[in-house]
Amino acid sequence: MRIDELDAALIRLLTDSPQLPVLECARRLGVARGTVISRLARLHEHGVIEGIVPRIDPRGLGYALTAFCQVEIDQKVGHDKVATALARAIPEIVDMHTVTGIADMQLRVVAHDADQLQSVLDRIALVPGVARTASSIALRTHFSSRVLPLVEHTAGA
Amino acid sequence: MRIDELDAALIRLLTDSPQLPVLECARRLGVARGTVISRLARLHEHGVIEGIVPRIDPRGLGYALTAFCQVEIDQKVGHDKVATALARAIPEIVDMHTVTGIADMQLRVVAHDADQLQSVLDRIALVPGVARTASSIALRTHFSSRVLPLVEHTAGA
DNA sequence: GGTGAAAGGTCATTAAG
DNA sequence: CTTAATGACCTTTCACC
Repeated sequence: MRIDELDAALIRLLTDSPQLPVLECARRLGVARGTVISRLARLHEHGVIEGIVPRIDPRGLGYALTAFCQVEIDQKVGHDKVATALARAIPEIVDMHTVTGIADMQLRVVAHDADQLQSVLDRIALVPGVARTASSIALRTHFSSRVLPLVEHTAGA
Repeated sequence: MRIDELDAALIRLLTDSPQLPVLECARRLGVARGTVISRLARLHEHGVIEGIVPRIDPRGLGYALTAFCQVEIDQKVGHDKVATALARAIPEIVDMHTVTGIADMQLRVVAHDADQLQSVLDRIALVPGVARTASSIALRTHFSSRVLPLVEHTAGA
């Protein structure tokens, strides 16, 4: 989908103040209410804006540690079966991707501390079909799910 | 922070229907409005709920490809400098972490197609201080930012 | 631009641990 | 005695006409 500067400005505005009323958006952007409504409808329709959702921070629950885990999978078992089993068994997995390369899956996991992280990794290794894991701890998260620069870059093109 | 089943149910409810009025939340949970308000205030205060934000899907903008990129950094330049430069120069980077292990940084990038992904990786490699990169393409994203199981697991404990 | 309606925040009261 | 939930009131603001 093609977006312009107005769309980008609207997304930026909603990112800053998510529950801003339509009227206020229109006022700040200097356009009519109907314009904002139709733009929002288009953005929703094309899946650019999935929805307005509450952002939950695992750190608020005490999960201070983030780690990435590359998982090698026993070829005979199959990705989907392992993926389903992992998703069920390990609530600490927050991201799960099937990837190309040496590893078969890439996970992002959280834990309260180093001890509990070890326990999480142990549980992952115990899931049937998991052949091997390699992990690295996130020392610092510079940003996550950063899309604004992308939106503005796309609008500028 | 310690949360109970009511907190977990509230988070689940808001995740399903993010813009549900407090009154409706209270009705469905079988508690008073004031209770919901005070619980929400506590969750906000402790950083469990960061805020209600619009969820933007890069795929809606045509970014169909996701890739992970491990970056090795020239030790003499320093992480922060490289991180800042990368963040500025490459809008296609959506996640950026400093990690332990062989690589120094772990990135998640998006692109329209394989060609453009190559261009993104090239631009990353050209950033001063970036010594080497290794990347893998996400063939499938099973889920991302999945926190509900974590919340319920925490509440149950 | 006016009107109806509903949301959110605050408060005192009351029950429970 | 402390903590938390309850139900009602009030003010403000949005969506609709």
